[in-house]
Amino acid sequence: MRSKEDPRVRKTRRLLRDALVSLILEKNYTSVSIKDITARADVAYITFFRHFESIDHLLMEVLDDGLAELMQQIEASTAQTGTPNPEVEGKFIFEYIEQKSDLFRILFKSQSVTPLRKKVVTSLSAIYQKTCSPLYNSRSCIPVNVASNHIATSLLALIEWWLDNMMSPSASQMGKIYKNLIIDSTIGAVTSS
Amino acid sequence: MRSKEDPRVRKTRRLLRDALVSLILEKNYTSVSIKDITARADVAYITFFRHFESIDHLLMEVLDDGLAELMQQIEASTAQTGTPNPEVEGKFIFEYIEQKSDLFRILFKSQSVTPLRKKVVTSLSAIYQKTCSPLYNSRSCIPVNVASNHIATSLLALIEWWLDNMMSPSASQMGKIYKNLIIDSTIGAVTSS
DNA sequence: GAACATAAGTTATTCAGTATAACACTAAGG
DNA sequence: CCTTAGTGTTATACTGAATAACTTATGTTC
Repeated sequence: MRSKEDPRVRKTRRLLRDALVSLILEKNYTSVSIKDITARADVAYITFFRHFESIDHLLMEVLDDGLAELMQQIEASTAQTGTPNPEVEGKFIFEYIEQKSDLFRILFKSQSVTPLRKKVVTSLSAIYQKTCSPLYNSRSCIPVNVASNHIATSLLALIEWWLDNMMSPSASQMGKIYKNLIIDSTIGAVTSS
Repeated sequence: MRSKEDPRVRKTRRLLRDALVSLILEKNYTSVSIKDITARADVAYITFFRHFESIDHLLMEVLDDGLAELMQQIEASTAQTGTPNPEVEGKFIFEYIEQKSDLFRILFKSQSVTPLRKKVVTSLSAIYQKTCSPLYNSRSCIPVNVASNHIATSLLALIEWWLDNMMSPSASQMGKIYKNLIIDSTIGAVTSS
């Protein structure tokens, strides 16, 4: 029924996506050209333009699909009443990242060039806003959106650090760090001050 | 004595720097070309290459000079015994940013394309490592470099949020947020857990 | 399975930006 | 003043982005 049903289209898009992923993992995102991608995908140059506006758009599709699952998982675990167990939640997050580490390396390698990082921050921030809002104290000098933005950016920074550090502390250790350094300390700052 | 002493060189470099700054402020960093820069600077195209390898290198020079002062200021105030007054320190930081907001807008607009953000994070992280190390508790599950990285990235994220929010809470308010949300909560997490 | 529709391949062309070379011009400093 | 070094002018090569016209291949439908 859908336009995407054509198997030729699905095949071509998959080839282009896979080609971009493998290219980013082996060199700078900025130095990947459309010609590189189509050559790697074994597809005609012009075919790229029949499917995507730009490399950024192709990348966006790759990451949107890949991150959607993680977002859902974070949202599901934080949506429960008042952040039930941030440590376990954090463990799951880092285990998920461990599984799909390639995808996240790509995110940080290219986070760079696109408005993509801001997009991810906005999505994450919206999720954590639900965690922060009920705890909000009207005397607090910290606005809710500052707190949720802080959690979102800190989580991304922690993930990036972990990947750069070859995922050295275990996922469950990172879960503890996530709980203590990001969640609990932010909640503490919002409720107390 | 130095090679830079030639007034013609100093003038040309200054013209190129100013041109880049004004161009980034009025359009996307990525869409600024060398031709744009030399046209704005009223300088021959080839002259650019006689001074800089690339636009990134030119930008690096602009930001290095501009951020050096802030770094010194942060370092000076954190170097005192055990973070004497983070709130005042934070106020100074945000007042400084207010003064040179153009420079910081450029940093975040282009943070993007270059390995520049990582460089700034590394510098800041090294400064805050001195604050964190003495407080470090051997039972803590949070490594010192994770804590200092957390402070550095959180500060940058907070600055970026502030600029995006048109510098709406005052610099002194931001100083309080900096103290409560970033410094105190990180110290709390490192010493307690 | 023949006819049609649509995707993909081929080839050529235009355009913008990077990068360099050769040579003429002009300002700085001994 | 005269050498040195920086700058301007012009020309050129190269790469990647983007599009057009046309042909070939592959699904879908009757």
